Amino acid sequence: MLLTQGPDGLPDTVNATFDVFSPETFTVILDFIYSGQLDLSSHNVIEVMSAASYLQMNSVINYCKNFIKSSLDISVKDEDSDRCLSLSETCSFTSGAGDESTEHQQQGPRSVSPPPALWTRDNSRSQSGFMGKDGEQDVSASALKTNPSSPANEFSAEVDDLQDPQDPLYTLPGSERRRGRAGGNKRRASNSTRSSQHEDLDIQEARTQKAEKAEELYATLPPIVGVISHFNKDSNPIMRFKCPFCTHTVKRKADLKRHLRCHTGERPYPCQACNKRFTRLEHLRSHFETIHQARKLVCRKCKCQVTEETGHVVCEGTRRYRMCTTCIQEVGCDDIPMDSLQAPNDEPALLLGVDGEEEGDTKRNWMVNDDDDLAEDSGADLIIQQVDDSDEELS
DNA sequence: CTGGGGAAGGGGCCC
DNA sequence: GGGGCCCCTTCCCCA
Repeated sequence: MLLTQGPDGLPDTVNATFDVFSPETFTVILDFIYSGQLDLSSHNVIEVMSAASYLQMNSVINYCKNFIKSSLDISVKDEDSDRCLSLSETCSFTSGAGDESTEHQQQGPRSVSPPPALWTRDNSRSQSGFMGKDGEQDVSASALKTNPSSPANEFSAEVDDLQDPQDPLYTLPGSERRRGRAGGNKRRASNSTRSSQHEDLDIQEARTQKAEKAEELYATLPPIVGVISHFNKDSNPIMRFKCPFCTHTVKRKADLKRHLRCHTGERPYPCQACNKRFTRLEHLRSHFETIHQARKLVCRKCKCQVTEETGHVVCEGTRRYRMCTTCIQEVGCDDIPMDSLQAPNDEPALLLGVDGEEEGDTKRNWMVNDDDDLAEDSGADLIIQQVDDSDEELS
């Protein structure tokens, strides 16, 4: 626009200048144009974004926004500044050694604990997700765009590959709930009709492969490093264990092991009733009791409190919940498909090893049970199957 | 469009 | 170190 119109609107007298930003800033942008790498730091991001705005480089603006957003997320998440690393060195936008040492010095107390081996740019895993949760994926995604050959991308691809969205054992952190809840139950219901022996075999094979990949991932993990969180009143250092994937630190190694599952996507605890998988046994138990055992003594319709005697158990596919007598009568049997009504003593779908459907199936298994039937129903027992990829023996 | 509720995920910590 | 409980947050569905 500058060259075709000129700032004064007279094409013959174009005099475009870039006085609004420094040569250093323009160097950053020019490097980005040629290399795809945007060397952002906490010191230049504002000016780079300003220059990008002037130059109408929306992609650069977006990268700057993400960088700033990342900085803000870090500030919120890691209020304990000694556990936080400097922004510029963690962000995968930067391409070279640049002012790393400067960053170290300027961040001062913020970079007390991170061991250098973990927080250098050469360590791909330490860069890949420093914000945790959604934020870290944002950065990884941004890094992918910005620097396709960066080590961070190598790991992002590795994790993405590990967390095959089609694989129930390994799911992308954060994606499970989207898949599971964005109509997940209903989708599962429709998909279940396609289940077959071949698919089961494929799933088994995929699980084996993914388990091997998880093992590889664990095997290539940087060493778990204890970092000094702070000092107690006796000036003794308080050690914490730092996640090699993000900035999270925990007091115990066992907690770190648990935390790592949110990075690896490992879900060793499958629900026998619906095949949904969980990272923790307690989550599986909670899910099973809530969804498949109707343990909540609350009427699903009117939310009133019921007892085990007054709360009739309604089965919908593998899902069970309770309804009070009044609501049962209000709903009436007419609203329940007659062809799927089952006598209380019939085996519910839960017991038949139905693959994942809950509600929404065209042939819903509706039934109303007395509470005693639930108690006697072997399907109400939580059966946890052992999985190959876990050392934990489940009972 | 919005707020409430349910379900799930994750962290801290006790046993 | 594992199991489990409690709590909080996030996301999705639904009225």
